[in-house]
Amino acid sequence: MNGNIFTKDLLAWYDHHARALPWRLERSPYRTWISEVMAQQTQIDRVIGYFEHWMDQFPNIESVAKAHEEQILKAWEGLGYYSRARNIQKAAAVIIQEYGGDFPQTPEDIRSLPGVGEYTAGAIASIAFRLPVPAIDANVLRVFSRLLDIEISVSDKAAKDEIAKQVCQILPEARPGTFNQALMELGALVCSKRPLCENCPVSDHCVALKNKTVDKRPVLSPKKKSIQIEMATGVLLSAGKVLIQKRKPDDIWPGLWEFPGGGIESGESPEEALVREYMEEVELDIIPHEKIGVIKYSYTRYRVTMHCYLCKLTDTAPVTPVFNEASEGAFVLPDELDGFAFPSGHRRLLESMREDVRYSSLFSFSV
DNA sequence: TATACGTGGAT
DNA sequence: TATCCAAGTAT
Repeated sequence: MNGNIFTKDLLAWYDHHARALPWRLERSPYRTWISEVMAQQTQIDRVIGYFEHWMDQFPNIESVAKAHEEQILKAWEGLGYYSRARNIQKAAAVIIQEYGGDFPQTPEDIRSLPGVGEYTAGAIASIAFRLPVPAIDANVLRVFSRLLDIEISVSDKAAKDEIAKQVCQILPEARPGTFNQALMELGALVCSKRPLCENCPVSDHCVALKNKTVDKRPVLSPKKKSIQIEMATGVLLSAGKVLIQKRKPDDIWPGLWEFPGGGIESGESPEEALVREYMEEVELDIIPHEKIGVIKYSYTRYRVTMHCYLCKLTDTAPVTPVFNEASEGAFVLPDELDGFAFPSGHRRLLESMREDVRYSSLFSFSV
């Protein structure tokens, strides 16, 4: 591959087609860092709103370090992979304590920050500090799997090593950050899952195009089967308030809030499961009073069907919950629920209640 | 090296 | 409706 021509064509294309993303309009190491972590394992269009809100709320590293974890998680609510948000806060503390508040400037120091791996370190170093290091993400792997017509899985280390070697060989000293972004942008806009080869500025260099194997690249590893689970969740309404609890560390969604409930065991009805779960989790005797609806959502490899009920306490029941499966919990006013960070399924349950004429009067600002 | 960790748009 | 999979990291 002639790296000079490749780079010239790629950068000319990028200069013309790059999206005007908010973190590109005003650059700083801090903004680059946050945008890169937010963009991990998701699509750029979903990040933009979160990024702008984050910068309004946390305009600098110090404001992140000083924030409560609740605020951090609330700002991240819906983005998923919440350890990223907690790691940002851990890293902010490291930057304040170890680097006097100045973002570290070598690839090794950047890489040592919590939540910053090989890709993100390369992205920050090249984009924010103009250091000539690669930033190889899923886009770049896809682009090079086609450019080089790589026949083995791109998750194979040998494939990654070969791609890294090629990227390093053509990485320009002058504009490494722009070059890395251009490769990713090409992967996102042109060399995507269904590629638009007629629009590709570097198609002359593409071996897969020549070999007519573009739609066979990249070769991906076989994926694991998803697991279907049925759950029952209850919104317990008592004296105008609803019960929520905060998930424990070392489980899925640590630190996020939820309505109590759990998995439906074989032979159980959703209502029976809910009564059992409420007794186990919060030691309250409840009655599933009315079915709110069914919400389907997924997380990691699980596909959840969540049966949702409005619940009441039985007459004789004690009214003080004991939180056996949560770090804390509380009865709160429905209007206060927006201040808590929920996993998406529970957030959608809340929104479905707000839009339901049976429950909208519980909220001051109903749709 | 394999697995856990979320989510929603595209197909 | 079901499956894929996207600007990855930690363990």
